[in-house]
Amino acid sequence: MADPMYRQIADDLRDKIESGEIAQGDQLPTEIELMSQYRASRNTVREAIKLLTARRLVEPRAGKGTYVVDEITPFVSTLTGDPRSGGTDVYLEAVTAKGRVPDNKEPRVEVQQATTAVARALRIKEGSFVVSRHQQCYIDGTPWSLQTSFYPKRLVDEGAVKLGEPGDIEEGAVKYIAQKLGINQVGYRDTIAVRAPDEIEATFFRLPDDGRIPVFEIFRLAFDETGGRFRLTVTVYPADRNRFRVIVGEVPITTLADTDEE
Amino acid sequence: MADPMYRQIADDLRDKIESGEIAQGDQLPTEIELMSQYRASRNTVREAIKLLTARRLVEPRAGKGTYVVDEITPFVSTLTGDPRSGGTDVYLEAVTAKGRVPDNKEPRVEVQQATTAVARALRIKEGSFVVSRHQQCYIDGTPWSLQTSFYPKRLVDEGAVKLGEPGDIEEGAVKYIAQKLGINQVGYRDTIAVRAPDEIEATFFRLPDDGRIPVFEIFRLAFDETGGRFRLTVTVYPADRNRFRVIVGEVPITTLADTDEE
DNA sequence: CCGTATTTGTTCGTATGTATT
DNA sequence: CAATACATACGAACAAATACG
Repeated sequence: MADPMYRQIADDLRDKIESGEIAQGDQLPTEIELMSQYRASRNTVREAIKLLTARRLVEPRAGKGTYVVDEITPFVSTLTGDPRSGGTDVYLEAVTAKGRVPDNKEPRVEVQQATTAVARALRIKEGSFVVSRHQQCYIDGTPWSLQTSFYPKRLVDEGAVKLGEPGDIEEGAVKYIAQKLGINQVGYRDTIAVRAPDEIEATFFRLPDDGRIPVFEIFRLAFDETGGRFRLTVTVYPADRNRFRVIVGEVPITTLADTDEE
Repeated sequence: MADPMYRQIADDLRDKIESGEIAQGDQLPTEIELMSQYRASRNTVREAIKLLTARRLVEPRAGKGTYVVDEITPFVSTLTGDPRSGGTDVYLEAVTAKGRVPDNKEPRVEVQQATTAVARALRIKEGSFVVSRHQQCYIDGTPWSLQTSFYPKRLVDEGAVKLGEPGDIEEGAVKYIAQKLGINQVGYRDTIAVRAPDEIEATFFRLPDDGRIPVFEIFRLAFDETGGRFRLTVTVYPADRNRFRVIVGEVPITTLADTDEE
């Protein structure tokens, strides 16, 4: 059995895009034009375009036309860094190195009851209190990541009061905790997942809210010398403009313009 | 301005799913039933279901009904390992540790001309020859990853003949190269990206071919003592059933049933 | 700023095909 | 084979966004 017509149309258009016959940024023929080109109804043509849209090959703009999407040069962040420093530092390094301008909003700080997941990660009882520090990060003015760090409230009670207060912690949260409480970060563990964005994320990153562009969700769990878990940071990045890098062993320093790989 | 009707219907159904009113694995009301429930036409109801399908909340099955998808317990692989051993070894460790049964097909070996991307990664001239070793990996009988390693053909010419021949390399390719050529791996660098699967990948992983389930693409570039690049491994995993882990510094060994995080 | 033409977005009705039970 | 449910396809109308004179 032959493929349905809308699929054949989509395949044909995909070929034309991938062969360069229709270049990046170009406008596709209008729906009316495609109707006569393929002798199909408008709805059928639109089904084909929906397939291409889902694959992120084209992007329809109401009132203007449907355009072939430009390839995005992704931003690369390195996950392996100094086991003793916090996540945000790593992010700043990586960003400034490329000559881009990072901009972090003031964190929103709340005391919450730990959800099942947060409690399990931090090895505390579900429903016990945690401090949540939520932050929006921009690069060159465009929204780049949403980050939420969870600390057991115990840390605040024991002297790290700044954790529970709004405002940046100049010296960095990890160093601050080390100074106040003598809790030293000796390592961390990241877990990388991909999922559809929720409504808030879609709005912030200006992603389509149909979930066709996924987000990276990176859980960073920090450990102290005793193996205790004193921080969980969850960071969300749009998957279309981000890549992550892991370096193990002796690897030469990456030079600029090192846009490797396929 | 109100949302369009199909979006309202989708939101309402999403609420019912996320609140548990319609449980995982349950069948949604049929399109006919939804038509009367929401006083909408069949096409409008179907638009709503398409949105939920794109978000991977439901899955329509022709002739049966539309079902709420079951949550998948993801498989977690660790990217940080011994800087001196090859990628496949890491994969095997991680898999067998969980009591699952890995199964690697015999590699398909070809000599190809390096594409722009492969050439740039391996620091060789575009169009020069590389050996490509492509392998399909299964876990418990289900397709799990597609892996392709690229080696400069030079390595074969200089004595590592097994690289260019079909069949597994018992001792592992990294150790084999070290023995034959004295090229020792001292580190590697992974780059993690996410994209829509191509047709071959969609077929192998049994993913829908509309690209709504993305794949992880992990580039592992291996370095020797002189900083030379002697291998590029590209591995593709379906993003709906995989997570990756990065460990930095001193982190306690993860116990079983350690399904952390949100 | 207004009006008009163009283009995509939403919604309906209808008919027929295909998969499952 | 028949009933049910989703898949494909067509035609039509109006709405909303955009561009342009």
